[in-house]
Amino acid sequence: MCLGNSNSRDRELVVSDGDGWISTPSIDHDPLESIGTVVSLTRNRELYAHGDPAAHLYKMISGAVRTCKYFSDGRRQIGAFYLAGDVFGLQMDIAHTLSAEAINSSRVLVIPRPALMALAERDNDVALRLWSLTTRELRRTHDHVLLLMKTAPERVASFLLAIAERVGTSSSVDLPMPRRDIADYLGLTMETVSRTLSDLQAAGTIKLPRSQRIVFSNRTALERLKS
Amino acid sequence: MCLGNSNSRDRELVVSDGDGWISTPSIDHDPLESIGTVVSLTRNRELYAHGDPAAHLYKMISGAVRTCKYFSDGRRQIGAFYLAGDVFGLQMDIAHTLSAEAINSSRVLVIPRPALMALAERDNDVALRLWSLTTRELRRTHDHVLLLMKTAPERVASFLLAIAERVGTSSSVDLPMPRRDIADYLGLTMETVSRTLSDLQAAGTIKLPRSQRIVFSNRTALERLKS
DNA sequence: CGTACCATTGACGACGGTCAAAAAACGTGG
DNA sequence: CCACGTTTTTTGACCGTCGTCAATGGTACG
Repeated sequence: MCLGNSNSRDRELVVSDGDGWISTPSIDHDPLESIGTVVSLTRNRELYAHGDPAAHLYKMISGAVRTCKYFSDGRRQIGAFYLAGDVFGLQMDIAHTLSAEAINSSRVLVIPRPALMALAERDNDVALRLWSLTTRELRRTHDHVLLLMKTAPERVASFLLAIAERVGTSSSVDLPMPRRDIADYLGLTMETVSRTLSDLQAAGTIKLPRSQRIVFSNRTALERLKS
Repeated sequence: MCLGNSNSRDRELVVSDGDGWISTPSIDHDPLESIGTVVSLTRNRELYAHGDPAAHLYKMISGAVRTCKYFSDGRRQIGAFYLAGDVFGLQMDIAHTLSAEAINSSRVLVIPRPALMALAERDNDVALRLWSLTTRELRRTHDHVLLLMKTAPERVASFLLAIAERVGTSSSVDLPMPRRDIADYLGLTMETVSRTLSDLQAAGTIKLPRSQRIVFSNRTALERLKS
């Protein structure tokens, strides 16, 4: 199901949303944002499940969402993390191949696919923009593939730097997701991720004041580890 | 560089090509094919290198191409295999993130990006089709990510079935690529791939009359292995 | 303050990598 | 068509990385 039990308080017209997430309301105002609805999600709330009809496109306003696939034996693979500003649900499949869940309290702009497609057929810029968004997604997924062939320390180092580039600074980052999510994204176990972070701390490469907070005390060493 | 030392004999206008590769020259004739040039590639010939400007889109006519990335320590990751009919080079990046090489003698339709973009801006159907092609690529790359978190036997089994779906029959397949390429695609070593295939043969799941030919003697067991 | 949940650490084992050699397959020229 | 050299594939022995299982420690929240 999709957004089934979200009550009316969770939904509001995007135009009535006033906390400044609209990127550039001026000249090149994003047409995607004129046909969507804002939805609030609580931690671990499922946005859509594997197999659901792909009826919407999503744009993150705040918080974090993971897409993932559960295997019969309980293993889970995380396909991607989406943070403020990211657009997802771009696959034109009939049904979603992964499910999407909120990692923590999040707000998402939900854009109905039919309205979007109608817009794309009228407005060539929209069609090209959808293509552009999809190629960005493709590039990230390619990077994910490259990540998965590396060693554990390389994966962790690459991940920290990549996440820092999106939500952190050059000297630190607050990880929006727990260890388990990082592990399932990197194709490792929670224990290996934890051990690797401890090793990096012991080597003086990072500091871990809190488990979610990473301080880069030797960024060069991290970059080198990336391989 | 890109197709640098291919001589004029290697290039010919697509309209002059007469061996019937044009998919449907009738009602919905693919507009992509009206602005391209056919190029012949020999084994291991590089089509474009990592970092080259992404100036073209490519459509496989015959043969097989791999996209890959070389790491400083000699490791190599293969991003995808492209076989007859496949379109690649869809990333809208300034530069290619992977290189592309012919696995064996191949013929490729080369479509200049500027002409393509001009067409996409005029013809909305073309823009939407490019999007559709990109989402297909995205789906395959997602599947690749899922593949890379499995165990070695699972990866090999999944690979065999996936390739058979594209170029083989339900009972056999002739692998267009050597073991080394399969290994670098699956994130394993050549030895592990070879050993796994030998194990599958010993278990009666497959037969290997020649190293490139796989006969599925127990397809059910293979499907089950896929996990 | 107690109770979950999450993260860390330890001990151990298995899967897959590495190094090395043998065997097959392939291509080339006599 | 066969002999030869090269490349690819297979097989073997051994080792390291990472997964598994289990216990402990930390943190958030009621």
